[in-house]
Amino acid sequence: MTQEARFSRLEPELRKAHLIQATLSCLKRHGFQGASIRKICAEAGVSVGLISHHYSGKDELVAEAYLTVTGRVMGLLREAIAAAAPSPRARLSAFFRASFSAELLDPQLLEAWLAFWGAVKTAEAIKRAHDHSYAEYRAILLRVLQQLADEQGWEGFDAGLAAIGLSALLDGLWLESGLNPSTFSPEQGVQICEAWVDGLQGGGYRRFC
Amino acid sequence: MTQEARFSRLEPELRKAHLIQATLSCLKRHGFQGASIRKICAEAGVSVGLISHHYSGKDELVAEAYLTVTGRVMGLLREAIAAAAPSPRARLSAFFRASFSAELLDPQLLEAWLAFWGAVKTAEAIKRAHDHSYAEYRAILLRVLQQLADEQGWEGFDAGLAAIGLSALLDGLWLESGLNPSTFSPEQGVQICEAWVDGLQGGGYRRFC
DNA sequence: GATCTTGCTGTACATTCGTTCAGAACCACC
DNA sequence: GGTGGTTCTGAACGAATGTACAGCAAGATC
Repeated sequence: MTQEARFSRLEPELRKAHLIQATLSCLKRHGFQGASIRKICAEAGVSVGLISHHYSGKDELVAEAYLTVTGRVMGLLREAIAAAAPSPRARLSAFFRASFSAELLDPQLLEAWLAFWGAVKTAEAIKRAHDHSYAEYRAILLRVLQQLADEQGWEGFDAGLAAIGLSALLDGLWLESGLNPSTFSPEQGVQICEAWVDGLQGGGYRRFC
Repeated sequence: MTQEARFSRLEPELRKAHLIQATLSCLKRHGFQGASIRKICAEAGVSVGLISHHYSGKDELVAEAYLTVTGRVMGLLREAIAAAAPSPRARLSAFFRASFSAELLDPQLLEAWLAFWGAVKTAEAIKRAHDHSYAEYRAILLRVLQQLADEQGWEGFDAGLAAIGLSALLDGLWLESGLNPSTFSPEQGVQICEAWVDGLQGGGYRRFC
């Protein structure tokens, strides 16, 4: 009789992708504490030893999962900006709408994000992942804000500092939405961000000059 | 010869206060993962069994530590507002300066805060502590923003929503400062918040009507 | 100074954790 | 159809986790 294969070999890249997906599933379900090697491997349907074979350790796997999530988020945000009308204001609005889309506001995704943040100080690989992705995030905002400044003719506008402010506003809303989704609706989130830009254009920009 | 007492009994309230302080020390040093029963007890100089005697479990202790920290923070912020000139704008400025004071921006304190946030979803007691303290935090901002709206004569201004926005901005700055203190200086943090109020007064408030 | 309440100790227990490693087994290749 | 290389398994390890509990002992009370 034919012996069924007990496991199937995969290309390292493919296997790693599966492991990362399993890691994200566990993080979403149980937070950082619930993402243990054993649970991740059970989710992926592999044995516990496999992680050491593909990664130097758990931290590296979690860091790669972090980068995967941030890559996906950045992609969505970039797409939203690219699909919007070319004016800076329209691009910002598209960015806000994308930020508060169901996929990004998914409480489970934010659950994973909180887990990442909570591990930034303890795992060096995760800190690097954060620094990298946060810099990328701000760079996107910086470019759009700089366009807005050019269009409006703001002299000496510090778009970098404004980008820090706007990203903080978005992160803060994102954070609170994750901790307690009933605090405000996605539409209100967009509204709050639009108000920030309104305010910037209404004179708030002068503080950044 | 005189036998030295092996331990000293304390009033429950006093002992609990000590345990909470020890918990905070551990959280600041090692994050949520490093705040184990054994480390907390070692820090407090008591045996591991004592926690079960005073609390239903670890979660309850951490939740009380959370409430202690938030109470301290609220106290500082209230003091700052009370000590400021009575105008809404001056009160907000005082609030911002207090928010970015060295004591509150202490990366170790934020380390503890991240640990709390990371546990909100897994521990019910900690979620309650968060909901309570966050509501209190927003209430402080709401009152000042309402004063500002009254002073400026903004009709139908939704101070609650604006308070959510401002608290998100503050939390986001606070968060990023904790994750990477080199991103911006405390002065820049105040600057970003002042710009938000400038913008609100410059026309951003209309979005909240 | 005996008694009693109760704050407190510290061992024990059952889990769970991340990592290791010798060897099994899959599958492409010759 | 063997062979080789590499993916993958799974038991084992030591360390660490939170909680339970039987009993010690401190210190107020009488």
